[in-house]
Amino acid sequence: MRLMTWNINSLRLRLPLLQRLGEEQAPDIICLQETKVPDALFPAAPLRELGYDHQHFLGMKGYNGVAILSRHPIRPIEATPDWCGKSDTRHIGVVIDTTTGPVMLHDFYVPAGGDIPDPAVNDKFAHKLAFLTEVTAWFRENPPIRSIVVGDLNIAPLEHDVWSHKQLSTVVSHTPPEIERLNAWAATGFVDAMRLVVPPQEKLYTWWSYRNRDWKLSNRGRRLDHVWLTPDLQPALTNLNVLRDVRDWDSPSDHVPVVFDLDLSAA
DNA sequence: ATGGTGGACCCTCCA
Repeated sequence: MRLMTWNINSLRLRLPLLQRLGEEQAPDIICLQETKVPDALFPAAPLRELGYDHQHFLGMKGYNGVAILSRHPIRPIEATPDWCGKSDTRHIGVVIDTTTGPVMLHDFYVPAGGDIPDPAVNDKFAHKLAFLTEVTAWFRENPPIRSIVVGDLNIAPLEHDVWSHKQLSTVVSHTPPEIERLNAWAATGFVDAMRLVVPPQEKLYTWWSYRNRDWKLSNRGRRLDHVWLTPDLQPALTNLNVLRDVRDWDSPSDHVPVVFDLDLSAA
């Protein structure tokens, strides 16, 4: 089973890129963030034409929005919490019924957190921290089994998840309070699948700002997108790839897709 | 220290 996660930064604008990814990578399941489309306007028909007959999505006007597209039947999880009481369409989940049993898949878009890393003066940063705290409490109360978390978590936790650990330690996405909370969330029962494949001492990014003359030359990236697995699924992981080249496609997202393969007969 | 670019949309917000 091949899965992909991608912050697409407008699903409607980048449908052609998604089509190309569908053809070149042939994922069974695609998890999207920042779809920026209300449910009533979701482009269900063109996505069915790409082979994704099974769709679960939650969006709003202008901001945020998540979607899970699948070639195989999926069962939406209806009982997901309304994080921070904001109804701001940052999380959906589905159950995938496989030959070796059900697998739970969560798709998250964590708040970016604004510019100033101080919750006392920046409501967006306070929201980001509160969101992480709530999600962590929920996973503690509902210990994950045969579960996957993917998405734009908007935090680069490790030294080599950013281009300069020193310079970014005061920049939202790589500050200690965020990293501490992200680690606490992961500690509810997940392993970092990307770092199982790419050693932590190697630089690894999934996002490069639009505000760079030449993203590839300056290479000031961050690993904001994540794939987490519960340890029971770890033996099933056979491949994982950050599709860096997609950052150079026409009219790209500032995030690139991450694709990974699970052989569930091994778990 | 600043500003740089891009998407949505009602002109400013968000990343």
